[in-house]
Amino acid sequence: MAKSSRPAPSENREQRRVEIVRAALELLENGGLEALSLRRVAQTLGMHAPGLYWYIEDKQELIDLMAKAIVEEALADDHGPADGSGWDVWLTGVAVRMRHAMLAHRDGARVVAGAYLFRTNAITGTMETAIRVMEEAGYGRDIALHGAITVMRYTMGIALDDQSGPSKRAEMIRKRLETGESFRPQIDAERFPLVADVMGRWIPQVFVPGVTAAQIDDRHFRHGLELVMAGIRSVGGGKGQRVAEGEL
Amino acid sequence: MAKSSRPAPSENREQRRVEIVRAALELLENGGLEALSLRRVAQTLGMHAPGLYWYIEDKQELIDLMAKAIVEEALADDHGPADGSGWDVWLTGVAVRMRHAMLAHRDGARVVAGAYLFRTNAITGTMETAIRVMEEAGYGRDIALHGAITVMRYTMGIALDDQSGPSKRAEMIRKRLETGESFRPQIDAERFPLVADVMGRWIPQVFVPGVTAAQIDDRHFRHGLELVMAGIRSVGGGKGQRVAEGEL
DNA sequence: AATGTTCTTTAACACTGTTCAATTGTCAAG
DNA sequence: CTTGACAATTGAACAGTGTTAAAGAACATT
Repeated sequence: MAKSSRPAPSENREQRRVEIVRAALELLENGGLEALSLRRVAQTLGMHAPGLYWYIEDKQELIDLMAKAIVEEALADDHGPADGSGWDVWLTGVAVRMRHAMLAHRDGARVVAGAYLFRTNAITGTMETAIRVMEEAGYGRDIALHGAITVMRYTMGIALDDQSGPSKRAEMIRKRLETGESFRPQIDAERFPLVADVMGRWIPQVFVPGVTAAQIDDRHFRHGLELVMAGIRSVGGGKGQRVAEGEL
Repeated sequence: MAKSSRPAPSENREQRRVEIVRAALELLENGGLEALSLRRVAQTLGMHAPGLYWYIEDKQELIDLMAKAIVEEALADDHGPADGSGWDVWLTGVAVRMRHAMLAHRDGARVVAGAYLFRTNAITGTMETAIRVMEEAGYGRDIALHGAITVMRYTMGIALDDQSGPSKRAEMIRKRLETGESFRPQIDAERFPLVADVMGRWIPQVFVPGVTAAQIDDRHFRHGLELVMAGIRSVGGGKGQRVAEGEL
């Protein structure tokens, strides 16, 4: 197909890298993580797969860069809490934006989870801010970083789970529904009446077309997040009240 | 190699399935998730890859079954809190055992995260117990399930993260160290002095050979878990004090 | 005009999950 | 005994994967 027609050589390598990442993200949007192959990424850019290896060492590095791009959608232009607001509302906002950024991309959470965020310094800046802000609020340094990381991990765990339903699993479920394959209820109401009750009220909501999982689960997420924040508050710090450093 | 020598046909299909799962888990132990191919699983059992499809529909189903096996190591023979202890210490124990079960297998967390746990009813029983116990303690039904799921998701998020370091990433790091490739410090101490300080004290611990990640990170995990539990406590329930059902 | 550097391609390797038709082993019915 | 039916397995093949090695263009400098 696209045989000759060499694309105009980019100014520098770094710029081409972001083009590659953008192409990869676009591909992710259309076909999900399964469809993200180097050959396809290359084809989108009018080149062939091995050519990517001049810009990228691994497929893993591509994924790391994609994750960085996704995360930075949420974290760019963040320099700590706005005047007057505390570390907790700031950190909550960070988590919420991060979750939205992940859910905004198909399989976004899986991409971020599969990446090594510290390698690309995707979240290092935010962690730095978190420590600074929380130390000011009286938390110990280790506890501060640990708390912030805990929030991030929680956020990722939720997002992963959210997307494993609607995006990955729903396709299979829809297929089964179309082929008339009955799709036996996942929860056995006889053995697990309580779970079946709750899930019976949740699941139909989730599979209403047009309503994204993000909207449905936002309340759940914020609720759980509030749990984590409350926990952090209850354990360390409080204004002026420093926590012993060796505790962690 | 193993050409003829047909293995004695198993009594029933179900039994062979567990043999397949066991072979797959064994393979996981040796080579990690990357090494888990159907051809290799089949070879371990003295057969060829397509033969597996008589017992299994997908590779995904194999992974679901593996996840179930891993999770059940932690959840088998669990029938709620021992006499006298509260829901929180019980749920904490469940989370800790679950984390240990995942970390006990190489890439165990990735396997569990990639599986659909409710399909195999791997955790449904535990969730049922959680609701029952927490309702008795005065929590609303939805809040109970949501709290328990939150704990599980948190646990999985942490475990995923733990293993992405030691098991998956360490191999690459060790390779770089052997080839003398300097392995530049991941954290730029100039730009991120606070994070670098904390990580500088954490990372060396993590890469001490012979010390499993489980031992190192247990304190961190339990601490964060305590945060989540404290949050649940602070939000819902308390003895006799029922929470409005519609809130979730 | 020749050389070197920066990119890109072609060809190939060693895999992967999965499907399909053909084939075996086992056992009951005719 | 022979004939089917059925459970279980194989071989071959398909379409794809990440990745490497060598060859080849395009361009700038000497």
